Amino acid sequence: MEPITVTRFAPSPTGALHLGNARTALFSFLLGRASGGRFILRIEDSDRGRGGPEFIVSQLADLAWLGLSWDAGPDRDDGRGPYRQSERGPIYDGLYEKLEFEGYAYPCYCTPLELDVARRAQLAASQPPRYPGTCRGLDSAARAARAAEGRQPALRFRVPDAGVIEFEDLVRGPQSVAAATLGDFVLRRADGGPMFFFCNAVDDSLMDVTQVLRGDDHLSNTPRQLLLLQALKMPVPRYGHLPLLLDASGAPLSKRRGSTTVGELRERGYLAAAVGNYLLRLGHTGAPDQWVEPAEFARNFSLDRLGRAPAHFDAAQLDHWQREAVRRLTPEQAVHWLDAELPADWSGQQRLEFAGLLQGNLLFPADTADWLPVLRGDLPPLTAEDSSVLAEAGPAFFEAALTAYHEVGADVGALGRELKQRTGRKGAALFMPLRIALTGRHDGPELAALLPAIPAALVRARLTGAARAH
RNA sequence: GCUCCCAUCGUCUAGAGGCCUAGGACACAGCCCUCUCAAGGCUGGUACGAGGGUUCGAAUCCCUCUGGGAGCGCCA
Repeated sequence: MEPITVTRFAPSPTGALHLGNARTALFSFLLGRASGGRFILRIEDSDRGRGGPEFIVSQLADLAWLGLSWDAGPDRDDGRGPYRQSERGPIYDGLYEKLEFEGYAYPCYCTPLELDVARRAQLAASQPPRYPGTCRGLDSAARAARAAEGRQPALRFRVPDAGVIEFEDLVRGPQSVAAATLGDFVLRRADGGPMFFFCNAVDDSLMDVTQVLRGDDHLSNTPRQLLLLQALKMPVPRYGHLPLLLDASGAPLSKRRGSTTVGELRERGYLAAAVGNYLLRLGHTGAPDQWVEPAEFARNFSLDRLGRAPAHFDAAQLDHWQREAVRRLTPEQAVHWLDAELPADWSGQQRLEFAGLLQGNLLFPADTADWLPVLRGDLPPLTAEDSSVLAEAGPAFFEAALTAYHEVGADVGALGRELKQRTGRKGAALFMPLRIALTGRHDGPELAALLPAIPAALVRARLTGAARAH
């Protein structure tokens, strides 16, 4: 039987979830849970000095908002937890011991200063900055001597001097790296905390993760994790490295640079399904050019349709999917989306009517502010162009419109016929000045739908005003 | 500095030696439809980073260069 696919997303709580990470999370989710496997969430908070719990909360909320749900995570243990690395110390302790006992790891007493000096010297000599191996061959007497100085050792992995590490990357294909280029890396810090290479690899294995999708920046680190897991004789997941996401200027999206975060998009009113449709196509093909429902994402996702080159974030494309998403909102959903922007005193029915009327003309909830005055207040000043349209129509036109409105009311069809008869105007020459006088702008929903939504007193006042001013 | 990864329209990309005078989507421009906007339909411009090979034939394979990115941390 084919073993079940288990994927994971392992954010570190050092900032808000940005688009690049969201994409990695989405793809992992699609490959796992959405395809009948499992998807788990692990918080990589092994560095106590950085980040904070507020970021765990916000990242979880962002993930949930995007529609990604997880089978296990910090809020949902399935027996393989805990799912926060800061709580997994005891698990790591046994592994350190085993590694050291079997000779795969050794204590390193070098100080940060010593390491820094060595690194600079190597760089100056055009050598790659690697751990020089100072503590590699220390005997027990030498170790005791250093310990007696009060030095707290870190634990380093002993990388083989020779050999080649080979693996098949899920998106890049066969990879191979010479062990000699690696250098012994730290497993456990002097303060006892685990290092990324160690806890990340070990946890994936312990949590039965079968496929790891992560950023390109981990590609060169993968051999280390492979070596480590092999030394531990633990199951090794398959790794796939996604190209990084760049911003419009070509710089990598990152937390530090404050690049587009999921939270920001949500606050601006982007719909999760829009972000999903965009992300699904960013560096990935196979989805049709048309809108795809989130429930169909997994069906349209495939590892071998992943691109290898870094992709740029393009707001115009996101907005395209946003427009598609807004169009597909039911009136109830649209009201919910718009809620905070609508007048508090409006009834549910009024909200529904407003949403139904303007949904096609809004890209963000904030755009509501452009339309509220049309339905219930003073119109902003006209543009010169719009104003000249009113002038061209002339006072008589608006007087006729006023009379016609008295007679037929808000029925635009009847109003149009009446006006045509009275003024001889038709088509755009008839409706355009009417629209501008009534709404203060030249675009928007059909007048037939718009006119009944404007209170009669306002309609009369605007037509009167147009007749006077022009 | 060393190692690794990447390279097709402005952007996302199709393309796995002849189907490519390079296709689609977004964006842009024009036209049609329409009271307008949006949607829809049609049309248009814009790309294989450079140079060498291999081959009857290369966007596709190889090499060099260029450009971009990553890694080399007691960060993740």
